[in-house]
Amino acid sequence: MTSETSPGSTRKKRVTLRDVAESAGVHVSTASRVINNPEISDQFVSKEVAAKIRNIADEMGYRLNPFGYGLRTNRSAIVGVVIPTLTNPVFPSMIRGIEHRLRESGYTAILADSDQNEAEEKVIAENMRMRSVDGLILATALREDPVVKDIQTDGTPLVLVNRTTDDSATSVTNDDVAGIRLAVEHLAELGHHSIAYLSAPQDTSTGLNRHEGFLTAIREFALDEDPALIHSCDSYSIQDGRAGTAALLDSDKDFTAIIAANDMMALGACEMLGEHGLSCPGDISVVGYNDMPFADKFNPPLTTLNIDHYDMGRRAAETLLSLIKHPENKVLSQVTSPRLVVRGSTGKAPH
Amino acid sequence: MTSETSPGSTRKKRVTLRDVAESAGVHVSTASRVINNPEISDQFVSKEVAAKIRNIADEMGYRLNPFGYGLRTNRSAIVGVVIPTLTNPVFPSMIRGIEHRLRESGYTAILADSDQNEAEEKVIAENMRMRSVDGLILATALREDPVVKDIQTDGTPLVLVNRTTDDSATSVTNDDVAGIRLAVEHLAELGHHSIAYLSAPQDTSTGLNRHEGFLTAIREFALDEDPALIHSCDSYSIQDGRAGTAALLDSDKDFTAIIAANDMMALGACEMLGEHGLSCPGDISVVGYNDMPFADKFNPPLTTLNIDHYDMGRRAAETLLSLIKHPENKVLSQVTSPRLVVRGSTGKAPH
DNA sequence: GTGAAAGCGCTAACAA
DNA sequence: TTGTTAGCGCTTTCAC
Repeated sequence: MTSETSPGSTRKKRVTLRDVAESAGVHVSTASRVINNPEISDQFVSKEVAAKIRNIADEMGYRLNPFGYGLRTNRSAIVGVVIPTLTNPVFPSMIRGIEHRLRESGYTAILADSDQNEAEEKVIAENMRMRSVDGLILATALREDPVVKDIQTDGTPLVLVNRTTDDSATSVTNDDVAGIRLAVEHLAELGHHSIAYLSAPQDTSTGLNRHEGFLTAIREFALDEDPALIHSCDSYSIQDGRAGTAALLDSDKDFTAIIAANDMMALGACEMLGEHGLSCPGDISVVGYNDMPFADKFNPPLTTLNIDHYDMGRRAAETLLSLIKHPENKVLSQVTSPRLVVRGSTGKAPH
Repeated sequence: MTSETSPGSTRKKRVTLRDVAESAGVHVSTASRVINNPEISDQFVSKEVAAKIRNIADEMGYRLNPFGYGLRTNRSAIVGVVIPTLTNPVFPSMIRGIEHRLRESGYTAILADSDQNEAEEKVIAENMRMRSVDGLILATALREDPVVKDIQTDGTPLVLVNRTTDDSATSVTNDDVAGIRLAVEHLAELGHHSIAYLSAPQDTSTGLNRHEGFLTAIREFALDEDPALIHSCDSYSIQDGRAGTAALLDSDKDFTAIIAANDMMALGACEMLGEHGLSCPGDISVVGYNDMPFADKFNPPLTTLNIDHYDMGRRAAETLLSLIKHPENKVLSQVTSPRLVVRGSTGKAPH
């Protein structure tokens, strides 16, 4: 916080409430009531005085000093937002939603990209609490997350988005089980019997739920239940999607479709199929998850499960705002429904 | 700023410097010297007392209160970042660079997405200055930009990134003229003589410079200089790239290549070519600008000019930080060099 | 309806 | 080397 600061800049001196009050010939406290407390002012300050103060404040270009206000009220109107990586374009969408909703209520977001680094997340969260944020939105939650626990015990309003923890927490998530079920159903209808699954890390709720959703759906549609058709990837990356697909291809298992735990992995899968001389969807169909921006521009355009990340961000912000207002209302979790988007990467099973 | 706030949450009371000082049996000012002023402390406070204070602060979990600090010093260690839209994935890259560099120096970024809306930019900039940011990074500059002017006269340290103004301003930009020259050179070497250009709004420096760069390069390589081969688009969007390409195709002009002012427009161009039954690069080659994430995954993979946006962000942050430290050093602008990345969307001219 | 006064947590000029 | 003091801008309780 002290930062690498040094000389105070040459900025113009700001107009303070005292300046305004003096110009208006009233006391600071009166000016305060009028300027930053409309409800109070309408009730207790005379129309004329209020109008005069407001005019003078405008003329002088008065702006509330957040330090004085914060010191007194302990409120910053700032919300901390932590995301795993800006590199996956679903997060920018989410952030837009968060940021736009917050701005509507006079809040702003401080943003940090943890680069998927758990240690860094700890530092970031600590940092944000030090800055007296009014609340936190985390898109980085693990199922067992010490950072989340910390924040919860400390009492800072918190909303998890996209992923959640095993223990209770206010969150906005997607129905991962339903999503994967849609994917399996779609492939089953296309005649696929052996579907491989690129599984994501099980320490995240999305990783776990999509995995379990896959197992359940395979059973429901009476498809090949072979553990060898499931490959566990180390991360939600293109690289790991490539590696996982290569491993699957190198095994002696036959399959005609791959479901990946997210679009990045699906993208890696498509690449690897091409490099093995296989066509998608001719030889093997691929389904992703997220419907990330540009998924429709890839080659082939990706069949995937759409999540409205902008909306998810908006809801998370909305929820946090209400939590800030009413800290007593504890859990207000919401689950959004995914939508199957069929594009070029899936087709009839061969034969 | 007052926001839609209400009841103060039930958060634990924070440990203050006074608490620490009392526990350590010293005066607050001594504690202040030790905790938030290492240079001073080593010089003026005894090793033992300093150590004791530090220990107690740790034990008690002391964290600097930014409001008290800010009120006193008028520093927030917060930097405002305004970008036109998170929807174009070059900006997330840039933000990562900015955010990472800032964090290294104990600063954090408050982020706002203006949604390409000029009025909103004004509001955002105003808002950020109200929050006493230590500096601003704008990726939204117009050649004539009242918001920039405002900030400059007010004296807040400011760095423009990607685009700059006609008047002087500290900025980190790309050499657009050189980039377009590389594109033209590349196409000329492939035997193209008639190259169309999808031009971007001339009220941005990038729009203007790329346009002029195109005119200059066409002349340098002695290619068809026909104003009808240039189409002015209304924005840097896929949609406008599509529309511009359609217009070009509907005219009676012949051309074998298109250069677009950015990748989004190039993407639109490729789409529209496909919809007209033309192959890219078979019939018409396409070059974009930015080398945005996933440009290599498109169909066809896009030939484009690479800008290292992460690095650009880092530099902008670095520059701003030095400007905050030394407000007297005025202009420190930097220009980075683009790099041609040849992929599948360009090929030999037909015939 | 309006003013007076206290104090939020911190730093810095000065005193000792 | 450490303590004293004042005050940054604001809200809020209490008094008038």
